[in-house]
Amino acid sequence: MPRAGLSTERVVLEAERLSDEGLPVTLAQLAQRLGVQVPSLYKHVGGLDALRALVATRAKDEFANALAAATVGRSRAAAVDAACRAYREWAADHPGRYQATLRAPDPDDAAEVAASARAVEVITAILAGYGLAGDDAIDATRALRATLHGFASLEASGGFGLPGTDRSFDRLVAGLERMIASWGSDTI
Amino acid sequence: MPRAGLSTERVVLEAERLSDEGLPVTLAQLAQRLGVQVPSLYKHVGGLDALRALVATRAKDEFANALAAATVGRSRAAAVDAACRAYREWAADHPGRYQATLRAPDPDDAAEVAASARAVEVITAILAGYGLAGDDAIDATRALRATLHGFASLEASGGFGLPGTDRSFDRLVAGLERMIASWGSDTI
DNA sequence: GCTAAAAAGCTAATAAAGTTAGCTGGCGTT
DNA sequence: AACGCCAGCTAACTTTATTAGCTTTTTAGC
Repeated sequence: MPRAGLSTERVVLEAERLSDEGLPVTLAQLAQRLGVQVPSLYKHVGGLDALRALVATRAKDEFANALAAATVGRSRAAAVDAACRAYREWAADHPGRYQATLRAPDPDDAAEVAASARAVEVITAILAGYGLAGDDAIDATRALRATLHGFASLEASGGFGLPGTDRSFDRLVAGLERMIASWGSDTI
Repeated sequence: MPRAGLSTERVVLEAERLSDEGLPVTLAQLAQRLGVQVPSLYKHVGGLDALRALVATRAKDEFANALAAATVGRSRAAAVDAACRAYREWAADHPGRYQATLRAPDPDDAAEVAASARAVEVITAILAGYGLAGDDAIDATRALRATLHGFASLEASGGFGLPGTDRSFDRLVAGLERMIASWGSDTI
């Protein structure tokens, strides 16, 4: 009989697809989708936990890339604005992977730790133009992260019943940008 | 042989304890802790899903109570401040139940739907003093929920590596309060 | 106080998921 | 063409949820 031609890549990809479709990521589902028996997956992936770690690492990387790409060539308000929009959009478009993004990295997994760090660094970099230092920089990063994560997360879980979320988001981002600007050393 | 003397209450209580300890809530764990065989739990709880629904409903109720209690007799900035502190504290003290709070209610479960609605209403009520109406009220509620959830959630998952989260929280809340006040009809 | 119904807890059995062990046969390399 | 590796398989085991049906305690009613 012919061979399925799997690879770690292919397995992880299908897991990502599954999670973004909102379906539970089980080895059984995965094997069925890949036209293979369950134990065969262990030839490409260490197990369910290892698979989750791979998905998380890749998600963190892609997410950081998306944020970085959205902000190249912009600074201050324009950068914050673009990053916020990119954040919300990526989270909405890839709900499963966004969820994976939130997972605290396994300290023994260097790749995942690095990917986690990078995502935070991108946000820190966006705030560089405000001349924030020390505690101010930390507080601003946390404010930005908390706000974006909170909004994206509530939106994803259907927590906002009514429509008009775009408008609410725009106002929140604008307000946040002003708040952070007021913390900067070079306040106008 | 003597009887264990369980009740729905007792089972749910142990499930809450388990989840707040960060352990996975399984019927097996639960039965072991209660000194009973697994199938016996079905005499008190419909199953794992039903148990989760019970935990969620009670968590939403208790959470709403905590927020309401923290804000009685206060208004505007004092109310927002107290509510934010209560929110963060409750989420930190009851991580498992806070997680349960986020679950979208089963539309067929009237009690859970009611509990969900109440939690949001408490937040809406806190903003009443600002004279917000229509879209402004909706936007402010969303801003408050998103910010608080985002902060509590990132804090719970250890997302903030460094210390000093209290200070970051205080500043964020203060900034948010000013933001919302600026949306009100009776801006100073 | 006795009896009968109700309810609590049990054992046994089934289904789904993850995991491990060990086999086999396809495919690339020499 | 032969060899060896490795992808994928079957078989078997573990854990968890769930259902069925039995037993025994408790409780309600007389």
